Amino acid sequence: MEVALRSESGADEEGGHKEEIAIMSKVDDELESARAEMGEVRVENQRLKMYLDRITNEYATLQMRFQNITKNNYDQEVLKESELVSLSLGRNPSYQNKDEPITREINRQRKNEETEQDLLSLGLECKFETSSKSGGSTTHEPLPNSSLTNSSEVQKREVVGETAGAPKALKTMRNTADDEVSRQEHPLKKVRVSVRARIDTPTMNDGCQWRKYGQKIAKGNPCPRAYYRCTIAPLCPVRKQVQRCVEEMSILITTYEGTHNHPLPISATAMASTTSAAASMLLSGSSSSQSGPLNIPSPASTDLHGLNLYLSDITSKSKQFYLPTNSSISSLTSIPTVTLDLTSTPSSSSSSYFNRFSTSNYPNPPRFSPSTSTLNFSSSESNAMSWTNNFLQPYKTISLGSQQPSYMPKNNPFSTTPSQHNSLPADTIAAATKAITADPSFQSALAAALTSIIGTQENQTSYADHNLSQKMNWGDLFPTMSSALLPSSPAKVNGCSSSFFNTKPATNGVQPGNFLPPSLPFSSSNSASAPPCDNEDNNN
DNA sequence: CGGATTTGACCCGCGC
DNA sequence: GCGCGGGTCAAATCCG
Repeated sequence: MEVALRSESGADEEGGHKEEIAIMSKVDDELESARAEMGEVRVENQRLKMYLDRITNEYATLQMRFQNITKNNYDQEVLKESELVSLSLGRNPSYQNKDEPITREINRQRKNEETEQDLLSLGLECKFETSSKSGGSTTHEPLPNSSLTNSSEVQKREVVGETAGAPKALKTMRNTADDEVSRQEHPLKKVRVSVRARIDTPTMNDGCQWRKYGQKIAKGNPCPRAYYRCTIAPLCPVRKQVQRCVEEMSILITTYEGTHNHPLPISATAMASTTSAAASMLLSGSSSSQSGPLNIPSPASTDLHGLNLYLSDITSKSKQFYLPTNSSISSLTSIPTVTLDLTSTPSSSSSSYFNRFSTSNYPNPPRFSPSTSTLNFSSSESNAMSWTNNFLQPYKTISLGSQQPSYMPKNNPFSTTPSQHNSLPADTIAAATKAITADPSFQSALAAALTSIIGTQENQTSYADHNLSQKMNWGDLFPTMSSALLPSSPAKVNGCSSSFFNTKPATNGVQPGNFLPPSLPFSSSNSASAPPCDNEDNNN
């Protein structure tokens, strides 16, 4: 007070200085605290970096392990040149030229290339042996990158053949397309995979982008059958048919046909891998049917811990009774069809893994057709829905979290119905896939069952044992693998998938497990020198 | 307005 | 050869 009265003017200046000093010191304090804060943040940042490095290293390690394993499968697949049919996932089919000598190193390099290119092609790739193995062009796959800039109609026509410069086909020539070519030249190598699932929505959300191009009332079923074409890539020959089951309207039957020749959205790989696995099973048996009867008992049934597996002789000309309408695809009865039954059924699946060749265990005996194969993913105690509960969540993390926006359908028909994303269809597929990929019991059981069904008398035990041992490895790997592979590296997923899906059924051997990375342990690791199914060869 | 769907017509294979 | 049935096309229509 007094000081202030002494000199007003001086007091002002002095006070100003004091204020300034106070402010300065305050700023200093703030600066100091800010620095301290920055220091903490830096430390935190360092710590996070360390975490990141550690995670990256772990990821790299896991990736290496995974690639080592898949490489083995890939190598063996490449060496099996006598195969007629292969299935590919996550791999550009054009890589399947088998003429060039392939060393492990090359394979590794290729694998890396594929990974880098983020290729994810998946499908039921059919290879035919009509010509010599040379040429490697026995696939009818159009080159993925060809003519992508043409008009859609032209592209449709040019799908017709491998002749890239093929003129526009006339309307009458439309069936010279991939379908017809393969149908006429390789009638037995075209495979359809039919999926039965309880779905409320019009279509099944399988992650792919489809365009409806037709609808028909098929005989015997008042429900119209819708025809869809894959539109992710203009040249993709994959088609699917969707039809309600006449016996039970809640069941939707989706039949897939053809091979995707383009990258797939991750979310679509679940369905594709499932169907591929199923088709591979069929093909693994059908490849021997060209010149003789299948080893597969007709019909054969296996109950795998709820996985009811039906295999049958596709050479049968009888109508297909499995599908709700006896003739739903009767015009093409020569096309082998494998059915994945994801519906819950009053399955009699017992605790036994192998009710082998038992016809009494058919959930739907009257519907079974000798010309079809059925994979029943229903369970006695838990139907597909409960599978969903068990397996979908991790799957969703996988498929959706790593989804590539660029691949996602802009007008996904499945997305038009809000409930579909949460509905069970995709879940069901995912559940089926996941179940296969996750459950060691399935893996070992399926491996053993398939081995036995196909008639592998020789090496059967060792094969199963081997798979079992691999299962253990996968079981160890998978939990971390799945997370490591996911969101940050879809390419890795693709790359990893490739070797699995490219693993052809060895010498007609049964290796469907290879199609479901990274979980199915049924690898092709069975040495080429000891094919699991010699009987098949004998039939050929 | 562009893309997707609808729907009648057409083509083709198969059985008789 | 004819009819049937599945599959596809493509113009018309719908829809966001």
